[in-house]
Order: sequence, then structure tokens, then C-alpha cells
Amino acid sequence: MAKQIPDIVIGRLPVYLRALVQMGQEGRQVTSSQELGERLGISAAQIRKDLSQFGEFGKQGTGYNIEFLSKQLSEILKVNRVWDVAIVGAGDIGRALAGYSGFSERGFRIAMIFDNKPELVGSEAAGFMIKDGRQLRDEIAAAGIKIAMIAVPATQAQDVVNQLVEAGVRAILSYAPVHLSVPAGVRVQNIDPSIHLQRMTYYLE
Amino acid sequence: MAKQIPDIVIGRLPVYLRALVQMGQEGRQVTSSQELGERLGISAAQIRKDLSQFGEFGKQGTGYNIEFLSKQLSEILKVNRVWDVAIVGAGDIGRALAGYSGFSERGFRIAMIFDNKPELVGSEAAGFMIKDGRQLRDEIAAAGIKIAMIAVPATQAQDVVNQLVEAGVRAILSYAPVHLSVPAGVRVQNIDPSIHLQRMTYYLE
DNA sequence: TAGATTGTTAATCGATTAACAATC
DNA sequence: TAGATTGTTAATCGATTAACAATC
Repeated sequence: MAKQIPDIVIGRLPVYLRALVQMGQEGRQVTSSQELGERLGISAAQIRKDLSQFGEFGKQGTGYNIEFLSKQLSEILKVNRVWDVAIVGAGDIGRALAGYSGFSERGFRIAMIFDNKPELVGSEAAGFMIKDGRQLRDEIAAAGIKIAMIAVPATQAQDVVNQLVEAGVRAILSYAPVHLSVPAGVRVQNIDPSIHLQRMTYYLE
Repeated sequence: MAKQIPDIVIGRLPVYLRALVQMGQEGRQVTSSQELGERLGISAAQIRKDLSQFGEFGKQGTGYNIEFLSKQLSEILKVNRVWDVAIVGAGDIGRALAGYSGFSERGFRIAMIFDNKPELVGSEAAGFMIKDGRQLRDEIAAAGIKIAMIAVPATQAQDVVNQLVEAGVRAILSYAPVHLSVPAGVRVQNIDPSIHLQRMTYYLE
């Protein structure tokens, strides 16, 4: 069995990757754990430790080749390929996600979008024809889609998640303001702006 | 100086609060650390430990009164009041945030929205007149706004943040896919769907 | 060679869990 | 009273940091 990598380390890798890609776009060739750390507000030791879980990517005295390390991280995170993603919910958030251009260069492609409102089904959102939510399970299973983003009301979210899991989805990014239960082997990330804001108000006067 | 509470504990309180409010809406009066923990996938011991940082809110043998604990948590998190929030960026995401109805019952009120595109300034988004981004600093300072959400391109985000900080903003929820630097005393939360997805692809086949 | 920076070890620091007396 | 559950302590577990030999 492969060495177990802490999830908290996995969680930092996309942040490293984003910063490295940005540095590359700035025309930089090489960086160091110190520079990257200063840029991200993370200690240099932590960056080196995190990376060392996966191999040796740097050169003593020199640092890290930005393009090489970016490629390595993309591979580790399995975003050196394109993942099809389904969106469930074609309200404001679902549509914003469908139209967001930032996914393609980071390993994702919006493949389909669902809603269960009859007046929305068949209409268009960001160039996609909105599909009937009742077909969700069959369509996603048939397409072999493993990743979904859901932007449905809190009351419907758990039901949608259950269907997604049945359809074979294994990674869910939820914008619904509710805790979701999933079986082992399925991962959920939650985005709830109110929660994020409430994490900060504690520190305000 | 008051006892220092770990930020990771603060981060869980909004999740507890959200679940408690939901339980209350389901007509429940009382819960226990065990029940809440099962619902959220958190250990009962951790919930008790977290709450004990702030006081004694439960009754042995009985558990926690849901309404009472909700009120206490709202107070701790300072969301037993209404915070004015400014939105910067009136693209799809900014508009979705402006129109989101979920803020009001959780302590927030959208007060104004800015964009720097001349063709957007003066037009309407979710009932708000879009203000000129050049007025951002003065308007936010004049209104005494402490919280902002930004949904601008990555290239502009740091500049916007600098202006917000100058204007007196102390909590920023950013949807821009870039790391932001802020002085001590200012808090930032980041939402980047690609980052969230990339945290999960590692675990996919 | 001299200077810089990695990868790794050991030490420190912090968070989580288990267990239980107190008590409703 | 008997059963349940809290708040808290101590033990365990895990993550971060400091330090440095190796080496480019």
C-alpha cells in the first residue's frame, strides 16, 4: 500500500501549483521554497516538507525549476488530463459556473448542466442546453462523469448528492448551504459564502 | 488579554451554528454533542471541547438547548447584528452574490456593488445600481463598511484589495484565483472552484 | 571555492481523542 | 434512583518548525 499522504498536504498542492503557473506566466524560470513561501504566507520548511512527500524536485543551491515542478504537481494532482464535470442547478450560481472560463486551463471541462425546473429545461445557459434533472443519474453514469458541482437549494442538495453518488460521481463541490453526507470513497468540498464570512466576523470589532 | 482561541475552532463554529439553525427549523428543541457530531461528521468530544472554550452551554444528562446555543454562537461570532457588505466586480459571480438571498438571515446585508467597466457603471444588478470602481475607496470609507467580497479578474484583485484595506475593510472574501497579501489585522478567505476541485482529483482513479 | 538551497531529521508545538467525575 | 450527557483532564496523535549535512 502506498505511503499515506496527509489530506492537509494535498490541500496545499493546488495553491502551490497556482502560484507556480502564475510565476511561469510572469516569465520566471526558477524559484525557491523561500520565495514561494513568502509569496503564499507559508514557511519555506513546510513547502519543502510537503514536496518531499512525493519526490525530489529541486536542486541544492538553485531551487526549483518552475515548469518542471508545475508539471510534477499537475501529475500528482491528476490534473495533467481533462476531467468532465457536471453542474446541477441552473440558477445564478450554476450559470456563473457554466460560463466560467477558468476551468479549462486547470484540468476541467464543463460537460453538462441540469435543472429540474420545467421552465428551464431545454433552454440555454452559457452555451449549454439545460438538461432535465430527472435524467441526471442516467446521463452522468452513461458519460462516466466522476466530478460534479451542485448549486441547488439546501433542501434538495442531499437528494441530488445521493443521485450523483449512485451515478458514479466521486468528487462533489457543493454551493448548497448544508452539510452533506456521502459514503466512504466520495469526497465533498463545501462553498458557503455566509460560512466564510462568519469565520471572519469573530475577529472584527 | 483575552484567552487566545485557535482559529481552527472559530472556523467550526459557523458550521455548528448552521446545523443548529436547521435543527431549530425542523422543530427540534434539544440536541447533544453526539447527535450534532454524527450529523456533521465531527467527534462529540471535539464539539464539547470547542464549545467549552467559550463557556458552559449544556446540561448534563440533557444536552444543549438548540435556540439558546444558536444565540450564544451568533453572539460569539458577532452575527447577532447585521454587517454591511460591499461587492467589487459585477460580472456573473458578483451579480450572483448580489442576488443571493441567503445572507440576510445570517448576519449580512449587501450594501453596494462596484465595477470599473464604464458600460456597467450606472446600470443595475439584482436591484443595485452599479457604482464606479474609482469611487470605491471613498464610498466604502464613508459608509464605514468592514466586509467586502471581491469577484474581479486575478490581475486586478491585489489592487482592489489594497484599496479596500485603505478604505477600512478588515474582512475580505475573494473569488479571484490568486493569493492576496494583506497587512496584519485584515482577514482573507479564498474561494476558487478550481482549487477546490484539484483538492479532490488526487483521490480519483 | 564560496554561497545558496535542498531534503531530511529531530524537536517543538498544537489539535484531537479517550475517559471519567460531576450532575442533571 | 438510573441513565444520560456534559465539561475537563490527560494521553495520544499529528503537523509544523528549526537546524544542518549534503551538494549544486
